[in-house]
Amino acid sequence: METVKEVRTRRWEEKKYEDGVKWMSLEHNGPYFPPEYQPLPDDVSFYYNGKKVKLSLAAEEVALFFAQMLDHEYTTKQVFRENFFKDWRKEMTAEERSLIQHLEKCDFGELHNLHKAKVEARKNMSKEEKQALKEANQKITDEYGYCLLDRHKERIGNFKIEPPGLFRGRGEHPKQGMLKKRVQPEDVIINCSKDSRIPVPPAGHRWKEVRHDNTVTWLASWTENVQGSIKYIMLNANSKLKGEKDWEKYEVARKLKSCVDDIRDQYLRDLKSKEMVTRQRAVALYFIDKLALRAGNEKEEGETADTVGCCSLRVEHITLHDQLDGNECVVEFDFLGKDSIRYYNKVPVIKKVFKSVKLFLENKEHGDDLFDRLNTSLLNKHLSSLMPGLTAKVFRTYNASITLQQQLKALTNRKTKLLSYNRANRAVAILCNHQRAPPKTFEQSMATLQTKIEARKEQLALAKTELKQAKKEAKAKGNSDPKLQKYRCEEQLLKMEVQATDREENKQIALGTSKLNYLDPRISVAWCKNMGVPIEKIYNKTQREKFAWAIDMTEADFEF
DNA sequence: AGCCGGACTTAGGAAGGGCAGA
DNA sequence: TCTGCCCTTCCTAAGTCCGGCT
Repeated sequence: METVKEVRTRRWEEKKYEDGVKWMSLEHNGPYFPPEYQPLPDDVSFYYNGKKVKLSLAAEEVALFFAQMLDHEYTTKQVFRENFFKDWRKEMTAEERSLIQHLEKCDFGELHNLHKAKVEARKNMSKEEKQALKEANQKITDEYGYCLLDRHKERIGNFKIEPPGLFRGRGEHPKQGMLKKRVQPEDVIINCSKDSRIPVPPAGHRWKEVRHDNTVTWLASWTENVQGSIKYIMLNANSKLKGEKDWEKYEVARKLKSCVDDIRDQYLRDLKSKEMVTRQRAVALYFIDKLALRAGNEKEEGETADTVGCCSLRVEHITLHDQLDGNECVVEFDFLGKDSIRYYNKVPVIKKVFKSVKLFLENKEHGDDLFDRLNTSLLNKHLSSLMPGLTAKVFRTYNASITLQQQLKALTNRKTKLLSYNRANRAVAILCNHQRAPPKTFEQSMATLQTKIEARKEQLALAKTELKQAKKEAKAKGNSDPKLQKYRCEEQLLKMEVQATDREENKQIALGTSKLNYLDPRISVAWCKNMGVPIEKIYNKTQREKFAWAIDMTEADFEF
């Protein structure tokens, strides 16, 4: 007799296809294209050098992109302005180009105001208008938001073609401000099964190509003009395909758990190697494992912001301290990582690592690679020889998940379970350096909460006095129950205090990323079961859908 | 061996929406 | 009923890693 658990698990486990085949049938309606550009009304003009200029449609559209962003800081950045102006001029007619030579002489004021008015109008829409808009959007979702994969209806993640606009990179991106062009059906490749209803291109257009490749999961793709990279239309995270992949990822990380001790022994031994490559590999692995650094692929200079990961660290990103704050052998890291988020950390390391790094830095200067013999492909080749499926990023997943599990065991306080959970989650977010900009209204909303807490404290004091009073007059005839009132008051006070602590500790930490991408959901599901916490308390609707596989199959005894 | 295109995951910020308190 | 706040959803950029090619 098989258990419910086994049946549920098998449902997710059944792997129909081998050797890279992802589906047998795929049918969809193609991507949704953004609406065509609507020309400016006659009473809104662009001015050049103080004179009204009626722009061609193409130039006008791009001008509006810039005007819309005028409130944003990056329209003041030199690189952004230059890139924009250069690309804008390409969209102009010859006459426009010869007239409009300097961005400083351009007056986008009326276009900017028009945009602001539109935003305002949208905000002030009546209930009926909002409802109508919502219904129209729903219709679009109904038509384009779903596909049929192996006869199951699945949600598509991003079914809309990205609208044109000005490219906004993160950090000091050399291409910021460049024009991201409007995507035409003629740019789009459709992927679906041969025997399916082929999506119909918008009237008067045709697709670039229709192909039937069942070894990939995307439904449509196009090449974006700024970076020349391919963009894809893919399934939603709650789809079976994505869920299975996610599960697989955590299974690989669990496998690492079973052999991580050996791997650690090995790279500690490798620290003594006379081979420079081996020694650099060992140090890199030490950092990746201990600090959850990303692999750090090399990037093309001048094409993207200057950011690094482990293998691409340079001399200027680390400082060695023989002694620092009472610790020996401290490595100070200071670099911009993914999304130009700063990684700053002072880490005491073992002597061998410290001495090795010192050696690697010898005769190098600012701009040189710390690991000059190493790259991610070499590193990953080594890792995959230690364990099938092992790559650098598995360490991040493994260390994140194991940390959550350990922290949950260590921290869980029966009285403030959710705070404990968030603290465990936070420990992981800190490990992975998942930061966010402090919310703009942080200080103020913190103060508001504090005021409420004070008020509640007073109320509690009052309730306590009343309770004493009531006890004295043994036969209380009041219609309210003072005991209950005091109890409620205490509850609410505790809740608010916990909230305040949680919020303060969360000021610059983003919990979502690790929750969504690094923490094996089965750890959380099991914890909820053990603690009697409803799963809704830690996963919202979207998250529950994404982690349906884990919620379905996990029992209280799950161990990562 | 190194390079590059391709496919997929991971990431933070902006926009949207719903709800509690004024 | 309005307003401000917080959470969710949307958006798309920026990573990782693989495999095929030269």
